[in-house]
Amino acid sequence: MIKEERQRLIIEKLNRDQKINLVELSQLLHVSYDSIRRDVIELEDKGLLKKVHGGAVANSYLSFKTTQGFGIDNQEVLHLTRKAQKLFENHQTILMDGGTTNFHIAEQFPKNLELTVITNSLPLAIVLNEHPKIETILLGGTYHKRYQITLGNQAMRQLEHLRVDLYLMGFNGLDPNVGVTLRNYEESVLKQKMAKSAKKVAICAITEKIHTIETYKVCDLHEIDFLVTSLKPSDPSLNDFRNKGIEII
Amino acid sequence: MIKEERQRLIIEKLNRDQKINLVELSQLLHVSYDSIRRDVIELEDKGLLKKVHGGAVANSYLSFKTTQGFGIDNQEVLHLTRKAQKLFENHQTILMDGGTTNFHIAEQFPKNLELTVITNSLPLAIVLNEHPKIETILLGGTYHKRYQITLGNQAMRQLEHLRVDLYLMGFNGLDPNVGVTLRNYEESVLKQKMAKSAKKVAICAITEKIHTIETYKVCDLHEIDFLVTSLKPSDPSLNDFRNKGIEII
DNA sequence: AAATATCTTGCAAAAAAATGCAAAAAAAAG
DNA sequence: CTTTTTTTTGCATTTTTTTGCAAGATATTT
Repeated sequence: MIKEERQRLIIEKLNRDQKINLVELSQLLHVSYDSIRRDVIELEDKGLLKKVHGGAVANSYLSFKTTQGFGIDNQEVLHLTRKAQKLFENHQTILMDGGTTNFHIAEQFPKNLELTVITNSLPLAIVLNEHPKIETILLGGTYHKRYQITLGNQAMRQLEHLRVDLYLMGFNGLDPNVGVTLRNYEESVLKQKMAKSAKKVAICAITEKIHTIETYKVCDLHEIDFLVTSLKPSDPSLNDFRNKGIEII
Repeated sequence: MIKEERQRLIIEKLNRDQKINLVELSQLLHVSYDSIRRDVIELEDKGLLKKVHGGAVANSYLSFKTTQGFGIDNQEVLHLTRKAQKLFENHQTILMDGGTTNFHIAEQFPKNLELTVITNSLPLAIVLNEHPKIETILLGGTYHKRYQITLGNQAMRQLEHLRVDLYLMGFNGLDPNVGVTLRNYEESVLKQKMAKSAKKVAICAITEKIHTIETYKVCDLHEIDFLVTSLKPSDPSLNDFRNKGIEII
């Protein structure tokens, strides 16, 4: 059996079962554990799945449900994205950028929610295919293959003509003193512009990202209006944010 | 058994099984392993399959995620999209809109081709992920969920800033008297603008579309520079097109 | 904290690929 | 019809890729 065939079978099983176990697979396909392990690493490099301890789960872009049942912190993401739904009301115009959190939020939109969503993320646009009442507008620009988003001047220029009700900002780091930070420079510039195009700005933070600082600063905390977190709004570690006028959700 | 017959059988088996094994094939066809291996190399050069260690797989074997519903089922389309490759040279900027034909052409780009591709089609952008030397620029605008393209004023405006070497135009109908026609009005308007942004315009027509007329007119024949067809350039049914100065490929 | 399961790393054997070469077959030329 | 040229084929050798194993490291569970 050739490697590619094996890898295809792995992906197929993954799509069926939502998760796979390496030991089980090696028995099923009659090859060593190591071969399967190496296949899974290759498939992860291609972005077709996500490797976890003991097995692999579907890449988050494909399906949300797939990540359940494995003990990573997806429970928190699920909780967070459910909570985030409170931000939206019918007939609003929402700006959403790339990132897995925004992807999951969009995926969980109620089917009867009527929104206009403006985004620079291709996976986001594609997942909104499933939501007939949502109108999607895509920002044009240079396409970033890994992040699957558009960037650059053309996206910036297009933003100048827009004024949205809410911007749901993806980010890497959040710190009470430094503000919102990011790992990628080009993206950070675009996000600054996005924030200025919006009446309100919301961020959705898993606990891991709070009190983390990354290289490029996007904005100060006073530009943020809502913070969605899985912590209780009264949690003392959120004092710094509440004091700056951010509404905790 | 002559080489051509063998290669035909290889392709047939590949279409059946999606994958082939070289050793197995050499036994099946009663020729040496080396002959099969050389056949497969030739077929890969022609872009008809992808060679992998131990065998070969169909071109879209593991990228099926992006090619869903786009599989080439038609020998003529395959022939046509291969022929269309002649249109491209390194370092050109190409404008390509949506549609399956353009998708297949992009899919078959040689991996070492250096292009800038501007498109309003999301599947096209995604398939170009696999081509590291191609820079992709996406046109923004209202996202059409069924066609998976962007449309509207924002796309139009973005085009005003662009001037490309070649526009590869998708279409529904082509007629010597009426010109190029389309089924969708909004798209037809955008295509008109696209044609004006390009130095040259090419269309790629399966025989079925020739002498067909649809509802909305895109442009006259004199705006078209190249016509890619599976017919021989000398075919008399193409006289009308050649007479209008269109180069038949 | 111990026990169990999984992961990583380096290595050697096996499988397959690439390369160069010469014989055979086919095509072209005389 | 024969000779020359070209193409195709199979084989032997070298190189690369893949594979499975074992030992030590890391993570997870009890």
